[in-house]
Amino acid sequence: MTDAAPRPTLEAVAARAGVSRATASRVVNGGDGVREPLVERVRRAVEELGYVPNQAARSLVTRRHDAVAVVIAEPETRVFADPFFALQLRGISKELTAHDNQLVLLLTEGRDDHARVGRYLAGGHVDGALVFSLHLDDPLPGLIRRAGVPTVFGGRPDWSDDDAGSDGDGDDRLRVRAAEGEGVNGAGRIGGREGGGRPSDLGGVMYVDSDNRDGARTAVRHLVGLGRTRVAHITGPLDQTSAADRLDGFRDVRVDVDPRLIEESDFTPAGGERAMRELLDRRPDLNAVFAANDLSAAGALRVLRERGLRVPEDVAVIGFDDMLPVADQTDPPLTTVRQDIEEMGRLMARLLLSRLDQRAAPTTATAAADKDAPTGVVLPTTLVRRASA
Amino acid sequence: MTDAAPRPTLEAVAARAGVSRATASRVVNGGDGVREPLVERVRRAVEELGYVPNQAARSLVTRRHDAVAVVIAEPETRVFADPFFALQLRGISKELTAHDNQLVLLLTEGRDDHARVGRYLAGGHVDGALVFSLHLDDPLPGLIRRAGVPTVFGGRPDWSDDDAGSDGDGDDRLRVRAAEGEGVNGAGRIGGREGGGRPSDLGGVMYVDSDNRDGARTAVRHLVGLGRTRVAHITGPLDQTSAADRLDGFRDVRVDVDPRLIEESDFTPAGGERAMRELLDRRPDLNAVFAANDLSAAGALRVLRERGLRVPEDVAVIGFDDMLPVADQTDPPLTTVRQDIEEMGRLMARLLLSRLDQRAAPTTATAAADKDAPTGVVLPTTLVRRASA
DNA sequence: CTGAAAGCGCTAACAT
DNA sequence: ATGTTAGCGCTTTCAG
Repeated sequence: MTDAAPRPTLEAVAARAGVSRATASRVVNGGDGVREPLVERVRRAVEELGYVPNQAARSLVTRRHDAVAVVIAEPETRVFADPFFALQLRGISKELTAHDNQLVLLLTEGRDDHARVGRYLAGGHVDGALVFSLHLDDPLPGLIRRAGVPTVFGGRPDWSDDDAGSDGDGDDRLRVRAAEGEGVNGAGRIGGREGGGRPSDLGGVMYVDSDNRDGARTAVRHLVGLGRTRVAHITGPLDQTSAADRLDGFRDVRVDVDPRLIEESDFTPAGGERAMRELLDRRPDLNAVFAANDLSAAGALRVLRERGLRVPEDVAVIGFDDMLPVADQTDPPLTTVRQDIEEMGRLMARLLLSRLDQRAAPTTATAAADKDAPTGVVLPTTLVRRASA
Repeated sequence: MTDAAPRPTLEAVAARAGVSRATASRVVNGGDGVREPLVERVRRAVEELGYVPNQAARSLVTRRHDAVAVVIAEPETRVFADPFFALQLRGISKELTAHDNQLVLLLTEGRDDHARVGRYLAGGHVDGALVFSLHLDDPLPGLIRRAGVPTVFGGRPDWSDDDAGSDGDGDDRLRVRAAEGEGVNGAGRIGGREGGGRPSDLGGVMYVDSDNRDGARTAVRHLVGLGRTRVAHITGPLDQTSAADRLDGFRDVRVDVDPRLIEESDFTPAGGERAMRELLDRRPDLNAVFAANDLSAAGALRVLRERGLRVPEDVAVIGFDDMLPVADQTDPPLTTVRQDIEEMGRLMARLLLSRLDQRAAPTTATAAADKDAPTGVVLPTTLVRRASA
């Protein structure tokens, strides 16, 4: 059995170019401070030998990996029922690639995996992490913060007040409130206090989110603008911040709404059907529905048709997401609130990378900038008008 | 600014346990040939120090990374319009995780990225690769084979097809049933004839695919069994093997079909609409349609309704994929051919991993087994009956 | 069965 | 501006 072809080392390149390893290394890493003729010779040697740096050897000394983990918690299978994560991933990938970083994907499936992910992150195999955690009770965010890895969350994490007595173990809970009450398009405020915990944890918790609340307001205002006075709302699972925020937005516009016009659901088509029936039974006179996502809106549409109600004539319907194989396939096509999911992903990566850069070169200037760095970034949404409202 | 927390090294563990680094290393890597009392002491030291091995240092000497790349070529945006890859990824992730391997995700977006991916793969950063390449003219497969990295393809790559007589239950195409839990060994016969390969290329090209052809046959037979005599077919893009195979399956059952009953399309709903119109114009008397995927079937359904044709009374419709937010949401719900996508992913990973193991320990036994290793594994499909046929 | 020693390929001081 | 010299943390012969 022939041995695998031995890949050329820096040593070989240096020899061929007639320089020292150090010089060869300098050229490979940008070539600053090396005279042109030498640069040229080394470049050629690299070319001829087909040299590729050994990342393991490099990481061993630099302690950088040029790799970031993407952690997707998948408590329910629902996660993959829609292209949501695929799009985020794509945005993330583009940005990471542009900066020569690798994407290590970590999919978690329940409690057992959490330990594994925590270990991996704490193991220093990656420079940072991008984390998607959907539910309130998810232990992942906590675990990850304890791992002391620079992290950006996708979607506003909600670790509001589940843990008192924060003194002691450096367990500093950061409280992040986005646009509570009045804060218009709350580009999340920060409550960053750094406990005496991990010295490696420089800044506050960072996240990127869509402006769910404002999107919801826009949708409901549109309905109201259509002259609809009895607007119902099918919510998502309220232990997810996105669903909670959309409900808040709904309430912002319909301040004293009849509670019977609000029904909690679960972001699924079946859940949407159930909720729609409930709503119809309680308030047969409703003339508009704002569903917290497109999937439940699709379910609602079916029930409406089944009951002989015309959309939008009798009942106007608006969804959320602009999930594409769905929103444009319903009958009638769904008016909905679009969020730029790919851009969210891209932004998450950008945020993390810039943070990593700061860490690499902590000048006084960037150190100051760090303190003022945005902790939450909230992207705008837009209303996409189709036929349902 | 405090320095980053220094993570404990093997040295530290050894010191604390009162042994040499070598012994500590042995314990960390399974502890074979180390006496129980020492094992215990080292284990405790690891625990107390919270030691985690430095993967970079390890890779530097072992030349293993315990990481595999997943390459997804995304020539058109279509790829992410459905949960197909998400499901595969999930299967892959599960299997990889179970074997302590990391998943490095490489998304490509056009020509420029190919070079990058080729370089990365050739750079020896990962132990192997799982590759999804959709189109005939994709240069990726070639690139990758040249990189000399053990690879398993998702979906039959076109160039493994050295077109022998491709009729019937082709003897060139091997059908394999992968029994759940039986591992790779249970799965498969070989279709391998590899031309003189690279020295580093040990075996044949490996891939995992659904039995598209048989699935198509099943679908069409079902239609025929319903008494439909004028069955049309909306194909996918015929430069993808999956679409070509489904067309072959269709033809297997409708041998002398009127060519006007076949219309090439592109796997999209809009394409499905267009194709359906065309078909209806040419053969207004058709009474069944087999669409090459659920998305185009959904488009077809809309056109049928628009023309006042009842489904399934006037025209029976069958799709392919059982893509879930789609197939069960159409009106009427779609009868379709399901492929177990997650299992495909899992199988791909299993295949690659077992190959990597062989390479790591090339005894005469495994070397012999290598020659007989399955080259293509084809998973069965099942018909899911809903209301449309 | 255990320890000592020799690197894996690379970068980063430190010299020159 | 370039070369010299130490390691980074780990596995792995090779002695004992």
